[in-house]
Amino acid sequence: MSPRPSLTATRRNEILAATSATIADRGLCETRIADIADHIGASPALILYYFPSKAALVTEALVYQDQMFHEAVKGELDNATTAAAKLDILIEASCPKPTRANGDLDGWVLWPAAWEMSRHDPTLAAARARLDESWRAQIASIVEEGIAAGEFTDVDASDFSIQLAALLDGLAIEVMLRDPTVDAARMRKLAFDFVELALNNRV
Amino acid sequence: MSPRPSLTATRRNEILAATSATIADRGLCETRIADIADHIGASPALILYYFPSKAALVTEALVYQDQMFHEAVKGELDNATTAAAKLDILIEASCPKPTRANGDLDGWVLWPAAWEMSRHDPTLAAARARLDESWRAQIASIVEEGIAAGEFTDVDASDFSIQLAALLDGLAIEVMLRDPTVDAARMRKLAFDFVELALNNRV
DNA sequence: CGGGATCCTGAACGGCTGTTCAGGGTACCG
DNA sequence: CGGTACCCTGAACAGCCGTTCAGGATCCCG
Repeated sequence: MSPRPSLTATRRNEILAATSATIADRGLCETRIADIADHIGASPALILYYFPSKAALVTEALVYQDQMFHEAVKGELDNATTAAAKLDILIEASCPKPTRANGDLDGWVLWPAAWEMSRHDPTLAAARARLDESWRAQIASIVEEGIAAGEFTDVDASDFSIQLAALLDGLAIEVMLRDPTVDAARMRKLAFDFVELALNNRV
Repeated sequence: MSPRPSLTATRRNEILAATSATIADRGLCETRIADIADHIGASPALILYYFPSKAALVTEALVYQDQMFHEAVKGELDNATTAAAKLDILIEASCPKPTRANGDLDGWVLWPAAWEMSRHDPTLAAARARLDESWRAQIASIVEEGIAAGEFTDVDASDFSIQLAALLDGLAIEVMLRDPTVDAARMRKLAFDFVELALNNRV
């Protein structure tokens, strides 16, 4: 993927993080390659040196953000014993933390950009679909585990995973846009309410 | 809002429809004012004659699309007698119809654009928040009607309306992006499943 | 018919953009 | 120490964009 097979994965990640941050505070359409370069104090040519085009940059930034997200929850997830606990961790991680005021939104902010660009960039569309499918599969797998263990009602895990993923997306949009009606706390509550209703756990 | 108070609301609407259509098939960032003008066979200057800026154009296009949506369901809604029937109509209308292959997506396509731009355009942000709040209020009002009539379980109508609206948004994203796992039919099923689960109607 | 309001355009400007490319540091290795 | 591979940049190009504005059509009404 990278023009050079070298050890400068560090630099790549730096650029990808800068891409997220820049899109987060300037917006997708207003983000110029020069802005991203400024963010890490480099020349615009550097960005094009590592990535063939602007679209590829956004695609890889999304994948990178997703990796960061999953690495962040992996530790917690491994310590969880019940399926219910694991599901709680995923939902909790999906809600932007009020503690890290803006930094936490950077992860979410790329998604509307991806939704917008996916319609015309097949590579990005494929990456997005893959990420989403894998996210739902992770949810479904935990649910099946919980059903097998007798923790959850016997629902269709695939159906449930799509519903939960969609619900979280929809709620996160409102939180991200600072909708007066839906803040992070309410997002958390409503997501948990849905899980409890659907899986009848913790009853 | 319009620079001239004249009867050319027709022309305005034509421009707003062209804006939706152009963003739908070129993407938000790649949509130039000249593209919108081309779409109705006019000069770029015409667009700026009716709208002060590009951001205002997107804002009003979103509001226009929303009006079209509500006008389209209003007739059906008035004929419905039960709250359950009304809710079904709203959900059904939210699912893109396979019959009108692409035209029906134009309505949805503006939302990711709005989510993306809202973060930096206060006017658009306010319009979006108002539209969403009003959409949820419409749902909540029907639910309260259904509860009062004994059709539905006694849930918190506000909570439910946020959940359903978020679920529909999340599902619609997948359908719009032609996700292989979630098509319009599955969106419909999963939305109805949720309503049935939460409100325990039709049992 | 005449004049004013309304609707629309052509042309131009000033500025900014993605992308390219030739080349210069710099570190490592033989 | 010399060279080679890697990392990065400055400068420039070529083109396109939003916006403005003066003015031409067209319509309506007195």
